[in-house]
This record gives sequence, structure tokens and C-alpha cells, in this order.
Amino acid sequence: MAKPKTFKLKARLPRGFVDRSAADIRASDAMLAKIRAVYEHYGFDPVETPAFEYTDCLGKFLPDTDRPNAGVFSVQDDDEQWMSLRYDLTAPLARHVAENINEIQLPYRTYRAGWVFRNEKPGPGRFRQFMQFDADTIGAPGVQADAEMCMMMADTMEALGIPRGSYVIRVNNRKVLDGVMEAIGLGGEENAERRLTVLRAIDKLDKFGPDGVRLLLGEGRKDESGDFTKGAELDGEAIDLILGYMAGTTRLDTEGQAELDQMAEIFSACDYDADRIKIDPSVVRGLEYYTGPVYEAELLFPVTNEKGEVVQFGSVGGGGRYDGLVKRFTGRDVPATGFSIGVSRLMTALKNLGKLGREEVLAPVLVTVMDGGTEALGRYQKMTQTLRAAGIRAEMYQGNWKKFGNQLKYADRRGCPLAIIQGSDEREQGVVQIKDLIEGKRLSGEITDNVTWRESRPAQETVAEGDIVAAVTRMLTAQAEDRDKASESGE
RNA sequence: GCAGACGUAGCUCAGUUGGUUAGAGCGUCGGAUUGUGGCUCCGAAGGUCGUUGGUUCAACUCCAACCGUCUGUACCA
Repeated sequence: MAKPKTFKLKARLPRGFVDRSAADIRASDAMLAKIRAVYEHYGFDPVETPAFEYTDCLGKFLPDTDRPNAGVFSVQDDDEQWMSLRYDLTAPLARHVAENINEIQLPYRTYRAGWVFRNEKPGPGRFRQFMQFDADTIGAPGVQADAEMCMMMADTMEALGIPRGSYVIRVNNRKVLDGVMEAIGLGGEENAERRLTVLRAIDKLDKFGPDGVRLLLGEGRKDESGDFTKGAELDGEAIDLILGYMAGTTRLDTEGQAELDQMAEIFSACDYDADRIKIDPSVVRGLEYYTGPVYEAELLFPVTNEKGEVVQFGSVGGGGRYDGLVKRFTGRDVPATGFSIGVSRLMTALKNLGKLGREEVLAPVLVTVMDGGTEALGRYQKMTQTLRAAGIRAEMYQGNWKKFGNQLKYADRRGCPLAIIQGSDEREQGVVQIKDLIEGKRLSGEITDNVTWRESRPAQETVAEGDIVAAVTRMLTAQAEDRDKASESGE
């Protein structure tokens, strides 16, 4: 007979998406709780919006295009309206505020965490679905609101265990950049395109350094694969002016500069010095909707990736003032400022710093099954419930009970601390065996032949059925003490 | 999007100037051991060689296109 050809479906994760492990979920939950605590402390309240919005509310893409999928994931509703997965949390918030403007008390201080989606090429540490945690103050026109955001970002970094000096909040103002553009003669509508090129070049200071920026402002730059990026083609004088501005040697007295000075004053009044918040002329941020102060959180410690290479991590969050966003819906001025933390990215970095994954969740105590009869199963389950009622994480083996070896193998691989064993012998005597799997593993190093290993039944004790809770508690406590001792001497 | 590198078992990779039946390690499953994890030994399953076409008596191997992955770069609300 010919081999039956079975068509197996290939199991594959969509490009740019990840599955999260138990450890990752627990670590990010812990992180989110710390961030939330800071925001709450500052007087912000949560609000949540859905993952989908009508495409026009997200502020891009005219109905002209066939399928508005450039950068966003979009689908057409059954009434033919285009909907998109949100690509940030700011545009949906603006929609929410505009829609409920009569009920919302301004200034509105709010935070929210959520998944956002970007339909673009994924890279190392860049995914098409990732989590952001935002805070915004809406209806606050003054720079004191922006300054508060910067200080809250700094506090959040420290709440997450990033020591002062290992991060910095860099602050700039879009109006200052506008002034620079004026100064090099790139003001006005006709120069909009070149202004963008120049701003992008300025934004790349931390990536390519002053020399790289000089190339991008001038003729252009060739990358490592030999691909050429066209530059802004400015003349030498303009380039010198921009580089001077970025180095902090050229100062323009503009409205933006006055705002920056005001913020600096607030920072120093609150003792947030340059080791936490720093004015930095090279901060640009997104080119779309920011209108005033912009700020960015950057990590300063080296981050190594899974391959052991040191990578330039860059920004883990940022934000700014977006005075026009709500106005698009309401027609009336609703000034706002806020920032966003890239939770997924920050988590990668924190893992690196050893600030995550410390508190391991202990695997459950395993109640093994020696007898699959209905009555016996009830007894095993009852034992398990007794442990649970005493606050002990426990489970009964749910696989094929007939292969007892597999039950212990399962317990071993899960990292179970203890296994409870009751066969017919123990049952008759009204006792159970409690096996210390941690201690047993240690002893296994000294035993080389299998018969001895099986017959010696290492690290196992017999206790009366009624004493299970007390015995399990005692053994778990002893294990916990051993772990503490090991981590003290180990580090 | 542009440029480059790479696609062979679940994973990591061998595979000779093109030659007949495509291999290894790890992992998985079974057994040695129907009531005891680890070690050891024995055995098994698992492949459209990324896809399609071309050159050839003969293609995993050479050529082309496409698809996918990775790296850099561009864009990034």
C-alpha cells in the first residue's frame, strides 16, 4: 500500500508577531503594575478604547486609496467603511475625548495600556504588535503640564528599577526646530519637503554621530550594504549652523526657546537635574502632530541581545504636545500633552539589566495517581483540594496515570517541588509518600546505576494522611530557605 | 521600498567536480523498568531538499523567477 499522503498544515506565527511565555506575561504584568502605580500617584485615571477605530479617525489615509494598508492593518466593515487597528494610543484618545467632550471635566488626566499594531517591516526588537502605556493631560495649555510629564517619565523609569544615571529624559521643542529652519532659509510651504529631510537627519544624531548627520544634510550617505541615501543638499553655511545648534553652541531666541527655558526652570525648582532631565536640541520625534515641547526617554546602559551583541537601544518612550489633535473633531482648541512608554521594548532592556524575572513562580505540588478508579480519583482530587484550601499551589496528574514513571518525569520537567504518592500499600495504612524532587535531583548526581536509583527512593518520606498539609508546608519552607541561602551566596 | 546574505527532519547543521537508497547531533515517542525523575543501552517515527520553471542521460548540487528568513538602510503616527 502506498504511503498515505497526509497534508500537514504548517504551524507558523505571522511575521513580526510573538507568542508570550508564562515568564514574559508575569514579568510584564509586574512592570505594568509599577508603571500604573506611578501614574495613579500623580492623579491620573484609567480609560480604555478599542483596538479598532474608523480609519479616518486615526487621522491618515484618504478613502481614495483602494486598501489603506500602508503602515496600518485595515479591514472593511460590512457597510463598506474602512476600519483600522490602532497604531498608537494618542489618536484614539483624541477621538474619545472629542466624542465625550461635554461630559469630560477638563483638564482631563488619564492613562491606559494597550496593544498597538503597525503594518511595517519588523526588525530586531521591533514587532508589528506591541504594548504601549500612555499618560496624557488634555485641556492644559501651559508648559507646566509638559514639565510634569517629563518628571513623571523620570519617576516611572526609577520605579521600574532603572537607576538614576542609567536613563535620561531628553527634551526639545518643535518651535525651536521651526526657528532653525527659518534661519537656514527653509521657511514657507515650498520647502516643506526639504524641511522633513533636514529634521530626519537631525533625529539621526545618536545613530550616526555628527559626521553622519553632516553627510545626510549635504550630499548623502552610503550604508554598509552599499546602498545610498540621498541627502538634503544644504550648503556648507547652513550645515554648520545646524551642527552648531545641535552642539548647543548656537542659540536662537524664539518662542520655543522661551518655553524650553521655562520648563528648565520648573525642573530645577523640583530638583530634577541633568542626571534625570536634559534639554537636547537633537530630539525631533514624529513629524506628524507635535506642536510644542517634545520629549523622549533614553536608556544609557549597554544592552546585549540574545546573540550576545551590544546593541544601541535608543528610546523606550516619548511624547509631546499635540494641540491640534482634538480640534480636528471639535473645531475648538483643546490643547494636550502626553507620552507613551514602549512596554515591550522596555521589557527587553530590563531583562538585560536583571531587573526582571527575579520572582519565579513556584510550580505546583503534584498529586500523583496510582489508581484510576472513580472512587480513587475522587480521593486524589480531594487531597489536591485540601492542599489548595491551605493556600498551597497544587494539581492532580491529568495525563495517563498508568505510566507512573511519566508522572514523576512530568513533575521533574515542570519543576514541581514535591510529589504526593499514594498507592494501595499506603492507602491501606492511611499514609502518603511525599517526595522532595529538588533534594532528589541533587542526590541523583551521586547515583549512577538505575536499579539503586529506583530502589533507594531518595528524599522521600512517609506521613499520615491527616498530616499532609503540615508536612508539605514544612518541606516547602525548608526548600524556600535553601533557595534564599543559595541566592545569597551565589551573588 | 532599496542593497546584501541565506533557505536540507521539530531544532542546530553536514551533504564530494552534478551520479543511483539525502545523513548526524539534539529533541520526540516506545522498550530495557505493569509502584518512582536522573544516568546508560536498544529501537522507532519524522524530509514535496522553500516554490515553480529551465539546462542535463542524471539536479539537494548549475541557471532564472517568485516566496520566505536574516542583516543594513529608507519610512515610522
